[in-house]
Amino acid sequence: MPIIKTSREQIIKDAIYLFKVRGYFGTSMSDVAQSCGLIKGSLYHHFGSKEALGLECLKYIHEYFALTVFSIAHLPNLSGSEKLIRFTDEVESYFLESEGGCLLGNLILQASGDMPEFKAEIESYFNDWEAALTAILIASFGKAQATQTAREIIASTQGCIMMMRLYERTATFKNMNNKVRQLLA
Amino acid sequence: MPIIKTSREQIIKDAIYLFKVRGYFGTSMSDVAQSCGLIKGSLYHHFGSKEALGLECLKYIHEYFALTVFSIAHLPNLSGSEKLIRFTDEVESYFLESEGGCLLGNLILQASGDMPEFKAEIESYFNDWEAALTAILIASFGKAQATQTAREIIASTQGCIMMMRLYERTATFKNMNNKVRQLLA
Amino acid sequence: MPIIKTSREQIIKDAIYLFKVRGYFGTSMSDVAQSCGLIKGSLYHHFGSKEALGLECLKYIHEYFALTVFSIAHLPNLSGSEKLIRFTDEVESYFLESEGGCLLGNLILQASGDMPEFKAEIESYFNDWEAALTAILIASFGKAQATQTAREIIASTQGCIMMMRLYERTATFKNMNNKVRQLLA
Amino acid sequence: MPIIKTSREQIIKDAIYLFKVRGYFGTSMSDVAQSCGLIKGSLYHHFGSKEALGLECLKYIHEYFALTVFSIAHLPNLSGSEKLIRFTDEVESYFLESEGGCLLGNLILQASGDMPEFKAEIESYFNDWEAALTAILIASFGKAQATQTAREIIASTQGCIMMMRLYERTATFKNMNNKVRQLLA
DNA sequence: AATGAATGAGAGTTCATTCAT
DNA sequence: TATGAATGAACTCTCATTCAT
Repeated sequence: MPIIKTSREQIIKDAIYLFKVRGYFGTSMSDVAQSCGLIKGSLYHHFGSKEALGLECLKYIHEYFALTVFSIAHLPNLSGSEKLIRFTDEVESYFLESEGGCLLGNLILQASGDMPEFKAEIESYFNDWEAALTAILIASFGKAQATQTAREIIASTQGCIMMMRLYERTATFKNMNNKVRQLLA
Repeated sequence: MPIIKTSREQIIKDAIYLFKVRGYFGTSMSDVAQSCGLIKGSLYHHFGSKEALGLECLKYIHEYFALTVFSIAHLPNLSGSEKLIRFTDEVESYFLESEGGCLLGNLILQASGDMPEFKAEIESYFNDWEAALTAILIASFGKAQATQTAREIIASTQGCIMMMRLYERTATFKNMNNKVRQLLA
Repeated sequence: MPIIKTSREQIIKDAIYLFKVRGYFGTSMSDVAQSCGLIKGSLYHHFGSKEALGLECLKYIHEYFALTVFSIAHLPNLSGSEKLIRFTDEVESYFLESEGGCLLGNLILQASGDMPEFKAEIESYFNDWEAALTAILIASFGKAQATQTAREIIASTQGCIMMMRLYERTATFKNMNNKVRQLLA
Repeated sequence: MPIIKTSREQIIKDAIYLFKVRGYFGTSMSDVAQSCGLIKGSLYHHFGSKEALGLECLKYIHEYFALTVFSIAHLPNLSGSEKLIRFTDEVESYFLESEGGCLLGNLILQASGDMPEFKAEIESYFNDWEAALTAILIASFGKAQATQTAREIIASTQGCIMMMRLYERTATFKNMNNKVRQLLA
């Protein structure tokens, strides 16, 4: 990663914000450019296309979650319950603070139909999320049940995030997370 | 150039399909027109704008759910458990067969930001859904707990529907529904 | 002119109003239809096209002026000065009350370029206006001077009407008319 | 597909010509684009909307008149009569050469109703015209009479320009200008 | 006559993208 | 790299007009 990484990264961050809040199709390359003080054409020096930029955004978030959330599953010296609580804390605080919800979740509904690269990246993200949760739960539940529970947690999380965009309430999300935290208690 | 009368309802059904599968912004008025054998401009004889058409689609689905699903909450001669099972059966079979998931859920993420009429209709739909579930659950759980559980069920349902668009699997959705069915057993 | 003349005439009157106030191109056949309680397609039973309707409007106004204004030039038992005063009175009161100014004048600027039938009708109207004024003035001024003065009066009248659409003031128009009234005094 | 730089000013000049000759509503953005060798969408790089382009055209003409015509009122070392003659010469030669008449006058009738920005610019232009003429006349006529005469001159000028679009004759306009020239003789 | 559904062309506008400078 | 002019296709929407009922 070269020195201008800041610039690239800033574009990605700005684009993530816009894609989350206004939607992928509701955000033009002009909007992204304006938001980071460039003009439209200049974006194309950094990203070959809108789709490429979108993909970078997905990867950026994926990487962030891999480093700060999913990695908790493999932290040494922590009990399963401790891992599950920390994991859930991270997820909760991220999405309570994240304006616009979960970009990868959003894009399932907006773009995964026609854009196979997006779909693959999104699948990969959710696969990693599922694998991390499964790894935490497997000791207590066994492989099959752990996997099933992981998937339920992820689905409920995404559903809650979605509903938080409609209503202002956060209670359902927090309750759901509390139930998750107690799964290994 | 024959003149074929196209019914309002057929246009709405075609539009619903496209809005669900390709997204609201991914579907042009041309697409809708083509899908019902009209040309672009002719749609405007029936609906004043794309937004008006979209709103009619939301209302159409809302009404369908009100009649066939939410009304179960007030069916006479049924126990709470029976109502909950029938309710869940209806929800499950609808979304297992519905290509493209839940249009109202999808539109939370695509359009509710800038389009207040959409948001209001979507809120109204989810309020009705919540009220119906709460009515079924209230005798056993009390008002507060029934409401909270209803919201959890709805969020989980939406999350599962979302994940079904990414993966082909239906198991998580079915499991989740089974748990719901047993809530009053 | 058949019995349904009222209906035809009402359409023409409504269309005149709209063409004057909103302009010919700013008025759609829909607007005209709505304004007279018909639906768009029904207008075409009365007038074959928008251009035909426009032309009828021009002719209607032309006829009205011929009957009530230009005819003053040939009234018996009136002196030239009396004719000029009555003529000017009629012109003044018509345009002070006529919302939207002079349709025929307006259409010089809006449509005479591409629409030769309009142009011909407009020319005919102004020719008649000029002939009437010339007839009144000729005894005192001679043919050449009368014609020239008539043209000046018409041009000034149209200019004043135009400026009355921009400003609310009527004084310039009234002053100009007063000067005309005194030409034969 | 070569990329030719088109200057803003050239677009404005081309648009002015078309707006004058075919009318504002009779001229499409496509027409303007074609006339300056661009394609439709490219115009929007220079002007945000047709209305914005129209407004720039009005301002361009206003500025031209301010510099070359209205400024004559404040030229040093000229008598009032000399100023009035030069002023009238400029007006006359401009409108004798200007195909399509006076864009600002035309737009009073075409667009000032719904487009307040146009109306404001047009008013400002005619206010400046009136102020310039008044400044020339005030020494001989006094404020009130000078203003009134200025308004009469402007109205007559606009009326003559209008009638020149209908008939080919220029005599009425020239006669009228000669009378103006002699006002201070 | 009146209706209202349909047409097809064209309007203004937006947008992802390209490319000479 | 950054810029900004240009592209061309797509989009929403309007309109004069036609025609079966």
